[in-house]
Amino acid sequence: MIEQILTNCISKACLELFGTQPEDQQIQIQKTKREFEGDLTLVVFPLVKMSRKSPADTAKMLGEHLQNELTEIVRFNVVQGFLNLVVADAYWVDFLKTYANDQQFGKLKSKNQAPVVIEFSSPNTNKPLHLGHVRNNLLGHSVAAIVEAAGYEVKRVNLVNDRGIHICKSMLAWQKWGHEITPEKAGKKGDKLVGDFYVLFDQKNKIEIQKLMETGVEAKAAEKESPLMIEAQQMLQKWEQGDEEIRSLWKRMNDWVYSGFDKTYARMGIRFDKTYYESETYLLGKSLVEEGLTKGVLIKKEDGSVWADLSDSGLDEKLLLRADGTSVYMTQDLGTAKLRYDDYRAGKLIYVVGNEQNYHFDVLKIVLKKIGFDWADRIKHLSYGMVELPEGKMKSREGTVVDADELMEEMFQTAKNLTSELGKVSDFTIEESAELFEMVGLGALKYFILKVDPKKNMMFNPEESVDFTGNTGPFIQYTHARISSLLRKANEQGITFDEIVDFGFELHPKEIRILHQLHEYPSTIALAAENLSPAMLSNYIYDLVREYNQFYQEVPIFKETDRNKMVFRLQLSKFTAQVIKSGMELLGIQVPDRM
RNA sequence: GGCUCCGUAGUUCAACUGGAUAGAAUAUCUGACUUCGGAUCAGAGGGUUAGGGGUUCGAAUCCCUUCGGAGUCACCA
Repeated sequence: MIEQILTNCISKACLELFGTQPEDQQIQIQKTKREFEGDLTLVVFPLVKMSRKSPADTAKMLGEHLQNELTEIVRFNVVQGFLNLVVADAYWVDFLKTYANDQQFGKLKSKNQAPVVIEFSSPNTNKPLHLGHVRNNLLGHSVAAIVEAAGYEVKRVNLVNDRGIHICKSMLAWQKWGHEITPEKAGKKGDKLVGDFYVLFDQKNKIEIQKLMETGVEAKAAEKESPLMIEAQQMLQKWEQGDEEIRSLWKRMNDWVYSGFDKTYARMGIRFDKTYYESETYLLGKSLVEEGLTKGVLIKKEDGSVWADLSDSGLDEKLLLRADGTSVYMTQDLGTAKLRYDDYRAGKLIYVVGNEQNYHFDVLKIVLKKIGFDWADRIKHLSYGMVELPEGKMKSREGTVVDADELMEEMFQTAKNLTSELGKVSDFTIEESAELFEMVGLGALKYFILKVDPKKNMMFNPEESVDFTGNTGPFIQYTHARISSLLRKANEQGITFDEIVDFGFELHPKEIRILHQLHEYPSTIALAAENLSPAMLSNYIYDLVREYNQFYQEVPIFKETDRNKMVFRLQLSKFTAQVIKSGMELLGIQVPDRM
């Protein structure tokens, strides 16, 4: 591409003109700012040391050299230390000719490397998925697609936390007050039903704690000693011992939850290549800890608990096995990491997990290395920020949790209401309409969440999320629908635009801007993959769409009397639509042909 | 309290990882061919990038410091 051509040429020019060859990093090429003439800009400051001339003179010399050497560069101007280069129309036209009909445009060549394993979602089986999981799921799904587009083999895996005290709480509450109810009898999704019992446990338990405290027991002690809590712990022990009754109830209730999750995942449009269950991996973790003990890299204390001493890494000691021999979260994660690595021999292990677990992942890597696994370096924690609501943090106990299913349904309804109001698709069948509302509603939700840099905390304002104007998913979908409409019309009128025609005319500035933006699609995918950031891709698509809409507004297509120009513009539009669709697909968002 | 992260228009987000006069959207105000689809486009106002100091040709970005916020430091996950 043009950037590479320029870099090579500038490098040679420096050698010829100034006698030194610069590092590639010193050659900084960026998009020219809107207010100046040009397409690409070279920042010359890093080169003035070797040129021993003023920035302006350096820029001028390089500009003249480039203009003489490269047919792609037709003009240049110098503003302060910036060399603005005007790229020849022929280059852009050639670019369009080469790629406009390439369905794979943007996708990078296969790297032929070890697969990238990406874990996301990782739910607990005691309650339904909420807004926090939504960000996780959307991020994981999109990052996987982006990394795949960048040429890697990707494996999507889920890790279900299906064992532990929290599940026992739901089970116990169901046993006591459930009256043998099932999701079918209750007419409820399984994950919701189980979640209800989790809440019920908490309510009943609170009452008991209150009573204990009234008899003079300290709050902390009361929380541990409440009869319900003790009963739940006993249940957990029975579970670990393999008690048949408990295991079968556990399996039954977990299955309810899974069928609920499946529905949520399906509507969200996400899938996994493999699902790991902690109940199946925690024993492996234990054996890894044993291994560490024999190697002498872990320590056993007098009470029998096992610890990792991380003081040489500047951290504290970390518990790996309880005194009673049962495992903790870290133990299980050691096991799953090993299992996963062995399953795929992964070149990279990505974990999509909230930033509240940053410390956990630091420790995980260090402990794995201590035990002797060099591949611990391949672990990459995609640490994303929390989703906050206008009224503050989501708290399950205060009922401010935004439920994933309800949220999706609300978005569907909003799309339905708005679309009906506009009345543009009143000829759609019921099925077609439903499909469209789903596309638009979920598109709005997904884009709203993915456009924010994953690392940052984000604000989820329900009122703003249902706004479909501006920098939103529906805005992008609308542009796609509009282009589709244009192309339909061309077809109806029998205008063919797949043929390469004679481009012997000057390009409109708006056309160049669109072509320039399209030109950057492959490098944007590479950048987004490197940074594990769907936000970078989102912003790219948004910019593309804005450029197109400006073009659309200013430049006539069917009214154009020059047939060649008209055909060119149709082809440009088609190419734009294709990149919009391709990019949105990497975000997990579909685009309609009409809306 | 220790450690980590964050602080950008009223609000929600950008700024290609140190480059030009910090950009969008939203909200507010104004305008657009009786429309190739107005879920669009154009324009206006809105900023001491939390405050202060430093590093250099150049800082929202790097360093120090103060203030403010979040997370974490469990024999929870």
